[in-house]
Amino acid sequence: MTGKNFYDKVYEIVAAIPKGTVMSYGQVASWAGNMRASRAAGYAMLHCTQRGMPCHRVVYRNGDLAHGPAFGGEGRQRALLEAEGVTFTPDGRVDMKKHRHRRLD
DNA sequence: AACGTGACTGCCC
DNA sequence: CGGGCAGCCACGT
Repeated sequence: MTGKNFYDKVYEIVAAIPKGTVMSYGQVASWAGNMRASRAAGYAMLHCTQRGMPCHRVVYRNGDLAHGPAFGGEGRQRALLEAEGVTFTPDGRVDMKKHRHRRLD
């Protein structure tokens, strides 16, 4: 059942993201099958909260976090990541250079 | 089956 | 360096 729909696959990938590590929507989409499905990946994250999934580990390609009150608070995601040991840049972005999840890179 | 919307990304100007 | 445009995927109506 792990590899059925792109949507479910994304959940498996997100759930497999190591603590203190982050992934970009495009990266997740790439693992799921198509990097161009970055939008669909983000769409899946939209429902991940109700699934109790660490969707906060998914950020933009540039390390920036989601726009607006997507997590119930603009600083919510950042706080969760910092609590996991993720470092942020003065710009308020995740240090992708150190925390970007790598596997098939 | 079709249209519109959305937590995206890359390329162009 | 910053802003704008187009493309791709999945879901709901």
